[in-house]
Amino acid sequence: MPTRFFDTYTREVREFVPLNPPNVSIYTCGPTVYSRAHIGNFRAYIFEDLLQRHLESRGYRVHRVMNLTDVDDKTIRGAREANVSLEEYTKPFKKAFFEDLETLRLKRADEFPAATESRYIARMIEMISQLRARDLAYQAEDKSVYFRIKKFPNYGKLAHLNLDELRPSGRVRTDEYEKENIGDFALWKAWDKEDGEVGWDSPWGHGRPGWHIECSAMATALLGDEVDIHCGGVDNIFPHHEAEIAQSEGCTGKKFVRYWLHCAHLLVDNQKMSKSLGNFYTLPDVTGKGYSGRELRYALLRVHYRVPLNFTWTGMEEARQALARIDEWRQRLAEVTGSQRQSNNIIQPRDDFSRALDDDLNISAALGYLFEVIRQTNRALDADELGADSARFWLDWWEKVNRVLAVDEVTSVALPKEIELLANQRTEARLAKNWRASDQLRDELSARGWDVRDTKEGQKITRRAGIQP
RNA sequence: GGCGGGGUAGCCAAGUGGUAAGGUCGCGGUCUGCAAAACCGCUAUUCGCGGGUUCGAUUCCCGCCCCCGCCUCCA
Repeated sequence: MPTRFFDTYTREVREFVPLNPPNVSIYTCGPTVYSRAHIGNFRAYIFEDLLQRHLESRGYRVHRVMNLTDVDDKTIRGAREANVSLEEYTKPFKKAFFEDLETLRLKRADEFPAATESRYIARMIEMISQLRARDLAYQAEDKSVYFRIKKFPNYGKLAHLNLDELRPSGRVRTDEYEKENIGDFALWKAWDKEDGEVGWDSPWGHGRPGWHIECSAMATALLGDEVDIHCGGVDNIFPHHEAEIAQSEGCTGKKFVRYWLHCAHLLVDNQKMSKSLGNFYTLPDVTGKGYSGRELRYALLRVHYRVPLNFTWTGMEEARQALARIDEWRQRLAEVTGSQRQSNNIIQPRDDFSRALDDDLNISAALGYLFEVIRQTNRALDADELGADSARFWLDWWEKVNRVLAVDEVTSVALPKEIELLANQRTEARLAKNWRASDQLRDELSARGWDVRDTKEGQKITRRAGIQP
């Protein structure tokens, strides 16, 4: 079965055929660095990470770009209020963003272009000039330059909006009287005293780029006129991605994006998680409650990207338990690889994991197969029917699966001195069949955050998830 | 109002025109000195509601209800 994705533009699941296989270009809208990204933002990035990893597992060579929006109304306002330069203001948020990426095990994009980099400002100016030359843009009385949507017949096609029927939502800025059409969007915003030091010279005067043009400029500059996949949250469909199409195709005359993939929102109490509603959590909010990055990663990863996902602490707990199950299974397999045990119960592997992901990233079905494998192999392990060769096979299989999921627990923590002491005491108590002392020591270890399990090979001690060292 | 997404067990969630994957929780069992982990069994006669098509519908068609999002800041 070929890889297939749901394309927002055509509203159908389509076979994925990149322009230049095996190369795949992906452009993903990144964060606006005016505050710390919330976990709803990261749901989108985790989805994009899964997309990239799956494509790579299928042999594609992915070139991915994620932009950083470091100049817009909010960053300018933030800098002004903090009384620092724009650059100083956005720097810590950029840093935090990269830290969060690492915590969530997100593969870094190949490039993270920032809107304020001079080469991209130059590219934006170049594109706006082209659009003006083609009459697709005009400078209004307020000196700002706007895109003339009436001249671009496909405008509205991605969102399936009939522009004549747009209902004013109250968010339309009523002070933009100068525009020819209410739907025309800014390509270049004329300098305003609120902008302070922020601004660049352009053929239309001092000012700054509009939000949409930066993505068109960076995408085409780094990936060419045609991009295989463009991703983002559903809230970016309109107007942002619609505008990107208009700008890019207005300049190049070529189909800008072959596949549009959009991620549904992360909800809190069944409402969209957003900064403006104030109902959001950042990654530190989650890790502060004792959850690890991989637990959050799993919690956000396990639901199909086009389905709204309600974030709950119960969900985090479910993720933790599921991961513990995987960890335990992996550990058991690893132990058997060193044994002389023979296999007499061959479990036939199937390609169901990757095939599920081929089907528009059907992660639930993929995980369903993973847990089926876990149950079957555990059963064989219980029956002493799974040998070293088979264990190695399934560990290899898991490695491939984990290259896509990236949820493996890698660190094994050394026992602290006092824990080791208690553990040794317990071993002795058990040899003496002093169950009372043994149980007391187990309780003691548990109270300190260490779980004890007795096995044929002796007691095993692991740090309980969620306990900070 | 327009355009989308969703409604499947306590919770999360796949899925197919042929009789409901998986995770989590709970209960019972095997194992264990007791636990834990693992495994086994149980937990949706039923897939928002009402019609229709069909031998058969959760799946297709029609109508309706509810939730969420977008409609020019937004992942």
